[in-house]
Amino acid sequence: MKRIAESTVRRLSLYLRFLEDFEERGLATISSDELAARGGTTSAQVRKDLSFFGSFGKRGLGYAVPELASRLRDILGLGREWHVIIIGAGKIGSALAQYRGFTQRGFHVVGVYDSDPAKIGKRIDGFSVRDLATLERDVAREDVDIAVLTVPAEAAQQVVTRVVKAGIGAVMNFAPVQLHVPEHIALKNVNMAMELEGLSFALANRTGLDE
Amino acid sequence: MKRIAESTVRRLSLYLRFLEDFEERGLATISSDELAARGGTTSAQVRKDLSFFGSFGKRGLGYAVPELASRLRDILGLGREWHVIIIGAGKIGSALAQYRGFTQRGFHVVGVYDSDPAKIGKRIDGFSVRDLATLERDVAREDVDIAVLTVPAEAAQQVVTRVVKAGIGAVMNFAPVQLHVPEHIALKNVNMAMELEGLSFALANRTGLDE
DNA sequence: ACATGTGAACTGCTTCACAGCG
DNA sequence: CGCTGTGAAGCAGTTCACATGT
Repeated sequence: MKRIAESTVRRLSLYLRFLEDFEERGLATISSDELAARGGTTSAQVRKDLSFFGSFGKRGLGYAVPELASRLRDILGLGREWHVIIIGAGKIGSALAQYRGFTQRGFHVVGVYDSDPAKIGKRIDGFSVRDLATLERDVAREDVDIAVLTVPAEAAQQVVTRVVKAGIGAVMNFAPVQLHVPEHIALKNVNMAMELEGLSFALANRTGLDE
Repeated sequence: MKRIAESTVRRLSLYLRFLEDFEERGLATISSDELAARGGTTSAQVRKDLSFFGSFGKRGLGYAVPELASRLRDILGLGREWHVIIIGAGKIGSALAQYRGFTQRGFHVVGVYDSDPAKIGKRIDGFSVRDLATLERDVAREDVDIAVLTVPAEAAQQVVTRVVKAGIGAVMNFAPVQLHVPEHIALKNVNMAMELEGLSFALANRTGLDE
């Protein structure tokens, strides 16, 4: 398959969200124009994004809402349930473990880990916090797809190395450090400080940077 | 001033983090090559990024660490303290209000808001949760720079409209919706679900998308 | 007539390669 | 000589514009 730009994938996520909204409201078809307006992009962009994966529309008409939604779910790999572990049972980790939007979209948290003895064994939203030392053993038999890292910056690289070695192929990193992982591992960074500094830059330079 | 790419600003944030690390360890100079290796980019990229703002290096030598760090702080607008309000005192909002990294980098939380009577008046890490109804009045006299939105998706657009009208120029949106704001407002979206779907896509298509 | 699907043109970010200077 | 600073080249993502299908 051709390489798909990250920006394209983000937009597909967005389109899917709109389509699900339309689906609920019982709308049958939607045009690239309407999707674009809602997502703050252009109709050409919408059509181009979809065209990488096939021809889902009807000329002169638009797209069948439920069908396109279904195709997007397939493309995004949302047809199945993904198993997620959260490493780091601090404030953010705990908030994420309880986050509804996770489960709603097929991301099932199967474990929460920490290395702090004071936290191990504690209950968080139904999960008993596990000892990070058991990571490798657990992963070997539990089939984990995604690891969410909410550990301190100092520990993050070491933890991600273990995670990768354990065979997990996707990582979402909340620690404010740049992680180095092998080419074939999918890595996403969520870096609060960096986002804030982006806003700070915009304010200091009076530049809009609307997304 | 010339328009600066968002990707450039992100990297500047990153460079600054490395420089502060080097600063602590007492290193005097650093080359674009070393910065690049650490940040997963190229030396040419580093030099190009910096060149938009001036010539900070010494040929044959590299960059003076404390000086470059200081210049970057200026560029990123980190020389001053920014006043932040958090709107939405749910799980994420509360976690953010208590987040150390905020204050550490000059982002000072001056208020937490909610519209739920059950939450108003409650204490979160030293803040008494305020009634969202008082937003406009408070902002008028408190000089708020940045609003962080951790409200439900349905409320987000309405809230951001009020925030903008109240005169706040920068918004960080955690709600999983696309917000529409005037051109001159700086807006950043942090969308967990979308990030996860990016990972899901990568897993489903066995594509790396390392950042 | 209307809206999709897509090569072609365009824009802008990244990489190259080298002149310039310590 | 080493490393910066930067025009020029290369490349990737976006936008244009129109042929195509209903």
